[in-house]
Amino acid sequence: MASAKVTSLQVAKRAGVSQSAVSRVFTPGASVSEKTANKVRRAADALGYRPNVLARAVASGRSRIIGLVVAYLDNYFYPEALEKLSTALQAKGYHVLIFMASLTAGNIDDVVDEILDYQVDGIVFASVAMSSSIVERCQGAGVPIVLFNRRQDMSGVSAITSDNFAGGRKVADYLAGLGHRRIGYIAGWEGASTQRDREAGFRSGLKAHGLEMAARGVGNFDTQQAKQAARDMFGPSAQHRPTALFVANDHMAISAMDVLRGELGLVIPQDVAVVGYDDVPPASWGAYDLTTVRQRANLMVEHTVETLLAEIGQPETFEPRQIAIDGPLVVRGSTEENIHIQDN
Amino acid sequence: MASAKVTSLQVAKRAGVSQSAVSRVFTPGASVSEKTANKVRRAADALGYRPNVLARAVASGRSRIIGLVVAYLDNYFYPEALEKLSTALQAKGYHVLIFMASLTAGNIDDVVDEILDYQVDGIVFASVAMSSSIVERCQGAGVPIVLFNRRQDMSGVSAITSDNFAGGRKVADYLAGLGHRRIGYIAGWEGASTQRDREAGFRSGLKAHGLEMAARGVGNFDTQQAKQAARDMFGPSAQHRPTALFVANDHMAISAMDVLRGELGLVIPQDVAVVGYDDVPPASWGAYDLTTVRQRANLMVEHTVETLLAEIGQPETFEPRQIAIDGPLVVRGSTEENIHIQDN
DNA sequence: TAAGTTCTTGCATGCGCTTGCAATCTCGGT
DNA sequence: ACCGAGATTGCAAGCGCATGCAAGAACTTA
Repeated sequence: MASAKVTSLQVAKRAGVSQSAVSRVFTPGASVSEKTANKVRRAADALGYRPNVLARAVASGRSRIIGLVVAYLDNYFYPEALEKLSTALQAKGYHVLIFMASLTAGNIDDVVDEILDYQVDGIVFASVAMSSSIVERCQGAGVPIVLFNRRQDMSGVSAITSDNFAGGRKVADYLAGLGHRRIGYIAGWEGASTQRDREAGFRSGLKAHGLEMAARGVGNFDTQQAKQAARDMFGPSAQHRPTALFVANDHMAISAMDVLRGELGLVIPQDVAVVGYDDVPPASWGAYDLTTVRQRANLMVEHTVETLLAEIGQPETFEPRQIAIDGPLVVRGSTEENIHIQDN
Repeated sequence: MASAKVTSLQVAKRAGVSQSAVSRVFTPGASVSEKTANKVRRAADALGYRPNVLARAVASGRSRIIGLVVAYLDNYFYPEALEKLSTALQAKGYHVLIFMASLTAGNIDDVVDEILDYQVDGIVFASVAMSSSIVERCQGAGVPIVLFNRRQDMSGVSAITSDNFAGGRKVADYLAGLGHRRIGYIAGWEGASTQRDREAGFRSGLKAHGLEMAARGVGNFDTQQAKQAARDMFGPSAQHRPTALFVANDHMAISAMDVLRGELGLVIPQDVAVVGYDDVPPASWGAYDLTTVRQRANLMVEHTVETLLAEIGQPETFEPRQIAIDGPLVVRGSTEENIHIQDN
């Protein structure tokens, strides 16, 4: 059974080889004969030896740690993405060090410093507003970064998002096709590219049908604000209520539905059709059954990992990529009656 | 601006001191005069120096990394806990390395090996079934562990849970007090202490009121299985439907509600009252408004962090703790009409 | 079988930092 | 101005592993 700390040197002694031989046995692609490899492995097993990843990291300069910066986990798209991301990286021999960029814990710049202290091989920024100083810092340290679910008009930074513009457009097409003429929108936080792109796509789609946004509220990706926006737009004092509502993400859409049905007594979809964005799990729950644009977390994660590892592997020839992944409109009961998809 | 890699030696030269002096300046509690500290700090700032955490870790034997093993994130109690845990540890100068113990990624034992490779200072196991071999391995490596939201009848292992027995009992008391006499239960996975304790508490509570469980289904903490259990218990072929249903966690409860209302046309709470467990955010959403027992993630995390750091700090005098945190029954509309809590 | 390759292997050094130890300083008290 | 205790400092030896280099082993080829 493994005792406290077994080092490569002890294994070397037991196997009757040099410490470097042991090191090589545990380094994929290094030059060792089968014979010594076997001797070493036997000794290692007997002693319960496992290489010290940290020592390896400081010696080689590669830590096999990926930093992940997340602002919040209460949009359920992120836990899902995190899970997939971590699993995917694990499969590649990397591991994820988490950094919450909660506003209370100081600003992002400090967080980035902390990350870099860990000599991470790369950083994924999920739903985090970037500043050029951050990018510079990382580039200065030679650490590849990729933005997840956020786009930045900035040269040299890879970003993986869903195709939010196309998604917004699909919603407009769909609602217009359903015959709606007065369509409202509840926006997310303006600082987020997701919000801007979704709205731009949506507007462009409306225009293509000769329509304009009939009403606009701001939810800032916050459920309370979304509720208030819904009240303002559909409450008793509202004029010309829209017959359809597009909300910038599912969580806000769900809050809005609660207001529309619970507080205002409206019936969905007869009185008002509601569409969200993300396709988080609750969107498919029976009580909401929300039509929404799916973000394909799997694909997004795959591309994120691939992009990151590509840059880690070939820093000099790497070309930053901006990938926008198309996602389908998932039609459910919040926009049409008698839709029965066996979705879950 | 910081160039690529600045080492303590460069800072030392610039400041005209020894490398160890630099190290001491960045080591809290070390002996340095104000004067040299200032010189060093000035030089460090000028060069953009920051200590290499990994090198520090291998030299000192303490990594300030905490491993977190999670099986899944799709019970929304866990993202919440993860967020809080990470934030709390960050505040103490620790960081969280995530390991998904998804079944596909090999078994937990392998994951534990990977974690230990990173020389973590401690491990939190969230909702993971432990084996004694794992515990031994960690103890052999001198790495403190604490179980989060899972209890183990095992000496020497700290565990932080909510008081699931008391919680189950509260539910029984409450439903019985409401006048229900036929009460059903949908169980979670038997391997989980949470399930066992909740059910035991529930049964004990029923008994105290001269009642027995009227029906029992098994959901294994899986929403699909929970739905089926609900169908079996309340469907057309069911005899003597219960008038109240306790479900071992909120996610299953929500699925059950979807079946009861959506498929079977029952009205909640008039036809059947439903109670869950966890108080995840969706439980308070308008369309579910689920009565449930709250797990106080904040407190649980606080105790987890405190316990872990205590053991890291004083390994020899540390006494393992098993803490069960009481949580309130949160009464909402799924059990009583006209309940209006301004809960969100 | 000898020369020429390609593999293996050990040596030694270094990654960037911590820390025990002993030498040097600093200062208050007398 | 002198002494001793405590505070500072530099030195040097690691922490556990990776890796360039040169020497030795094994294998080709003619």
